Amino acid sequence: MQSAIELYSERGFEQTTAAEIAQRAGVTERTFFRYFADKREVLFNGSAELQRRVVTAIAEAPAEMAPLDVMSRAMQGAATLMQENRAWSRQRTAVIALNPGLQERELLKLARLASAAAVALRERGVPELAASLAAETGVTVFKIGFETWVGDDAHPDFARCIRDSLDQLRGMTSGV
Amino acid sequence: MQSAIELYSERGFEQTTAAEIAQRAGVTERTFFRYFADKREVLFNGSAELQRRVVTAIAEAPAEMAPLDVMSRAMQGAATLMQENRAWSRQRTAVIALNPGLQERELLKLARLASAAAVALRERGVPELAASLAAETGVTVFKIGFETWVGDDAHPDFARCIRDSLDQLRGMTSGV
DNA sequence: ACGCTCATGACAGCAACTGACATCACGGTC
DNA sequence: GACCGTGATGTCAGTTGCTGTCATGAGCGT
Repeated sequence: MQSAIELYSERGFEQTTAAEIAQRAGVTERTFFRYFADKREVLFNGSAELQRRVVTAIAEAPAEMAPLDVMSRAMQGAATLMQENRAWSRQRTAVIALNPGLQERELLKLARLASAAAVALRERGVPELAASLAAETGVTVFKIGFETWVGDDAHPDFARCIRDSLDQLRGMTSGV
Repeated sequence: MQSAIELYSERGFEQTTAAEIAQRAGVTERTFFRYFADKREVLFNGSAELQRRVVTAIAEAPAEMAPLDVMSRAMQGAATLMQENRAWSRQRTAVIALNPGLQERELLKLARLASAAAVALRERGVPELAASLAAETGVTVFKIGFETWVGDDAHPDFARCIRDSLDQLRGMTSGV
């Protein structure tokens, strides 16, 4: 992972071959592909862990809490996890921003996160459509909160960015 | 496009080679790649047109309309466009559902649609954050509306599915 | 008849993966 | 201490997606 992100940052994702990453890490190309399904996956290793935490956070939320509040809470939990590695987040974001293929992968991970969250909500008794909507909305708010957090030094608190984002959305939807 | 979706449906996306698609269409593999950037893109040819229509719909909406209503209107316009080809939508959806790579591409197209919509909203004077949120939310509502429309014969009106989805979301966010 | 342009074909080549087999270090067992 | 199973790694060959380059040829205007 270290070798990969270094090379991606130095010369770009497409200009980096799997063989080069492997070589820098001191292994074979074949070994590289035994650990990562493809070249892109190196940057998305943490997402499984993230998803696990979000799902358990949803499951453990107080029973009477409204779906969207549950989502907000879970997303803020995930945020505090990433809070420490802001530098890594920035480097990773910069690399991804330059390559459509990586953006695709990121979107897929977020979509999977949303659908896992929807399942977790349904298991709390939230009806189908409401669960999907709350999950998708929660992830949207997470995404936009992430952008402001990672892009602007003036917003150092990721969880707060998420809350602000949701508040803004509430303001927009309540009108009419 | 015809040859491609046939083969993808018959034997699956990964089991279909570019050469086979080209052969069935009566051309060379090389010319296939001159028309489509990659194997996946064959299924996403209409998205540029869709995006164009959404953007102009946003631009032409009445000036005093609230951002989220503008999005709802634009998305419903897109919906009536697709309304006629429900069979095609179903076949396409079935193929995509079976392949993560195709899902990635679909998500990318939707993300691009959202960001184009956000730009169009900003040009109406909607502030940055509100524009992004409204755009993302609009696309989310479109996506979920699409799922219920394409998946259930009981909901034949795509535009109505979108309205219902947004109404439901409004109900969720307004509470507290 | 000439030349221009544009679509296509032909061909070579790179790089992302994959499957099959060999090697080899390690830990436990007799 | 020899033996063996297991799991990680290396090696190699092969398929496929995709690209650059040049040749061919059809249509079209002059």
